[in-house]
Amino acid sequence: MNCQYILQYLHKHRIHISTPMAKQIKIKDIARMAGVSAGTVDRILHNRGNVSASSRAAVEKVLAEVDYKYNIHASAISLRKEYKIDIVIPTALGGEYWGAVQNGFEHALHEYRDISIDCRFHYYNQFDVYSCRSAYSELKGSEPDAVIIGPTFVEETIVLCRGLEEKNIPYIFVDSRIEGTSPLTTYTTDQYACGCILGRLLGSLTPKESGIAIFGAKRIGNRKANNSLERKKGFLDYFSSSGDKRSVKEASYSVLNPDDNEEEVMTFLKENPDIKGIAVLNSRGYIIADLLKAKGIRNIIVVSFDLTGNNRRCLEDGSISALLCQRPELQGFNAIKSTINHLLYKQDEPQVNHLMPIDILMKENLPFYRELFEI
Amino acid sequence: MNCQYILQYLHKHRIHISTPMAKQIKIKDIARMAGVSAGTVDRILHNRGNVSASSRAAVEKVLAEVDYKYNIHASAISLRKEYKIDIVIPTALGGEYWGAVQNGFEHALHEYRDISIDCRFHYYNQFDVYSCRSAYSELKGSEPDAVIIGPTFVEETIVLCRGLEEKNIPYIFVDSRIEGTSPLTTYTTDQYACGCILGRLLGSLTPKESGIAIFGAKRIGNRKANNSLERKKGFLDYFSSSGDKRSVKEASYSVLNPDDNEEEVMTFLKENPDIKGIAVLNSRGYIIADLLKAKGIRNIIVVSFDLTGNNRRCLEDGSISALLCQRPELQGFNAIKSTINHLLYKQDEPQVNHLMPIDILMKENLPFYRELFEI
DNA sequence: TCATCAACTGTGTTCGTACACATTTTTTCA
DNA sequence: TGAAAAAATGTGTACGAACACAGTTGATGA
Repeated sequence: MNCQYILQYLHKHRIHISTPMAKQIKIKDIARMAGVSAGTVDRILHNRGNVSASSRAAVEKVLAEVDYKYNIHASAISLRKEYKIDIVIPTALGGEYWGAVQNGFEHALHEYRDISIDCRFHYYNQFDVYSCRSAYSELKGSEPDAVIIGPTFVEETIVLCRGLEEKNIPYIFVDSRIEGTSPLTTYTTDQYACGCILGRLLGSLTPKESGIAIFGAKRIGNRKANNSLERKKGFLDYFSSSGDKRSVKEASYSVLNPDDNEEEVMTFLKENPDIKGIAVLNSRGYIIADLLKAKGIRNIIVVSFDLTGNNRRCLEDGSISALLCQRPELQGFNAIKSTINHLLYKQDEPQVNHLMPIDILMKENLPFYRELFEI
Repeated sequence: MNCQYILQYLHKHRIHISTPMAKQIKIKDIARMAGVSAGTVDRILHNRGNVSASSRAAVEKVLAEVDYKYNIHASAISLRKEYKIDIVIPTALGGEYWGAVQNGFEHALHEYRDISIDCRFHYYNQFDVYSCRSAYSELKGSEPDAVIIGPTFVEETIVLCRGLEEKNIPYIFVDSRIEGTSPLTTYTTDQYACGCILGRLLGSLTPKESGIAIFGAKRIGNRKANNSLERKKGFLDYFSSSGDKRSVKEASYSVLNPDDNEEEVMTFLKENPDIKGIAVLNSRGYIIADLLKAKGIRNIIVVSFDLTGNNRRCLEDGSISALLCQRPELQGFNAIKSTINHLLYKQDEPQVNHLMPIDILMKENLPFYRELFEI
């Protein structure tokens, strides 16, 4: 843009240009300019048919010239339809990852409280495919205007999406997206990049010669956790592509039965005494951190994911050194916002896949990540 | 909150509760409930006087019970007043720090384009107090409804604020705040904490035994750059309070005459060959990074502030290892948003001083910090 | 007792858009 | 050609809040 040059000049000479108050053009203005009535313009704007080719041409000519943006507020009070949104996500408990996403939903619903939205939440256990199927099947009867999905299981979600597409119901993904579907938009994180960053962090935080380990959660059944796999790939690729050649060991631990971990983890650490850093590839880093604390081990650096209540505590007391976060509130907020933009204002995001910033949290900048919604 | 327990129970048993669609209460409803007319309720809500004690009591009783939130959209279209906002900040060039703040302003003005806002920008040279005085004096004639200030010089700003207070014009600070004033709200960063985090980062990124240096910009005249001082304090305190005892040397460089730096910086580095890390306390880290690159020095880690165009380039090519960022766009956006909330909706932030999150940017998470306004 | 004035209260119009409905124009076909 | 159907178009009202203005009440003093 050579606008930049002009701006520099203006700034240099202290010439101030106030924002162009290009007096909002109204539907009536367009109607007058095109020589038709406001009703006809409205029909064209909303694709409601019953418009002659000549009228359409006249109005579209004017529209092309004047950059009409209709008044969101007037629109909102006129549209008194109640919209129905179904939301299906893993159980959202306060202080955990999905609780933060839920906060984002609720924040958005509050921000847009002047729009009638009937929002139904459906929760499932992300470790239990049957629970997910049951939640998905609840959607069958309801005829929502849009659906927001936090998917975990690939096949089930694809089936759900096919059904929605048949009924022409738009859907949006949060947290992760499923290939082979056509969502309106998605708010996710590049998990591979997360893995790389995690590698970079752990590499920086531990001495060059030390060994490191990655810990994954044990899962019941043979369902794969896509996010963890991507993260692991990024993590390993970081070390193989950077000059930093380390010995990277793998281990696992149990989220559901934390008592089992003590022996197993301690044995693992005794067998690998060079390990000075552990990357926990899901949001349960606190389990490992707490275990190390209980055993009096203080010289092993732990890094993990997501600002959950427990992880926050461990970051504060220093037993976790860094966390990667992916703005769960913002994902929830934006999902609702996009839905409203689509349903009410017929405006879709130019970009379908939105990747969230990956925040690096350490003890020192942690306090400033409290008020995530001051926007 | 023991609500949490109930929620857990509900989730466990898959009981879904849709958001309480507590059917928005309207002014007419309140009027009916209180046995008065809508006009009277309106007078009370806007403190417009001419209300009898009995009416006031009746309405306030109803208001206390029903949690009335007036419809933002209806309010916006009814209020067709044009608001005038003056903004005084350092010259905002694209790709630099204040350019990002300016983007935030413009984004907000677009988001709220259905509200008539006449926004006048006044820029000054942050290295020149006379330029600042001249910009401030421009405000004298204008009678804005609110003023947004990006302050640099303490005394001048205090005088300006006194004048605004006399005229009952609210003002908001972005970037930093001035003690002894009464702004409506402020959007700033804890610069001391920034210093601590910078210390932590540089400490992690360099070998334990190496020396490190902090670089400040040379400034014309004796005006102090408050931000840099705070950052330096935090940086030094981090090293003296953590176990990490290092030799920290201080040096300075010139922003205005970069050619002078070559000899000076190289001499400094030759005299202190143990230095393996440099913290640049302002947003010009790229100057040092580029110099080191030109000299073929690759084993010195550079950390600095703010995602400017030049710093982005250096972060990408690895010559800067980490940047601390303070969400300048968000500051600008929120300043406008708060102003509108205050003027139109008579709603003030419960909290006056807002501290921005401090983002840690490295090469790997840099790509995801592009679309900062997808909210 | 009534005129006067202030204090108070209710009504009606406005904002810009959406949409139902009434009206006009055009097309279709016996 | 004319009646009926279909298509196109204009009009009017609603949304909820803000506010001007007209109307009502009640107190005061002559």
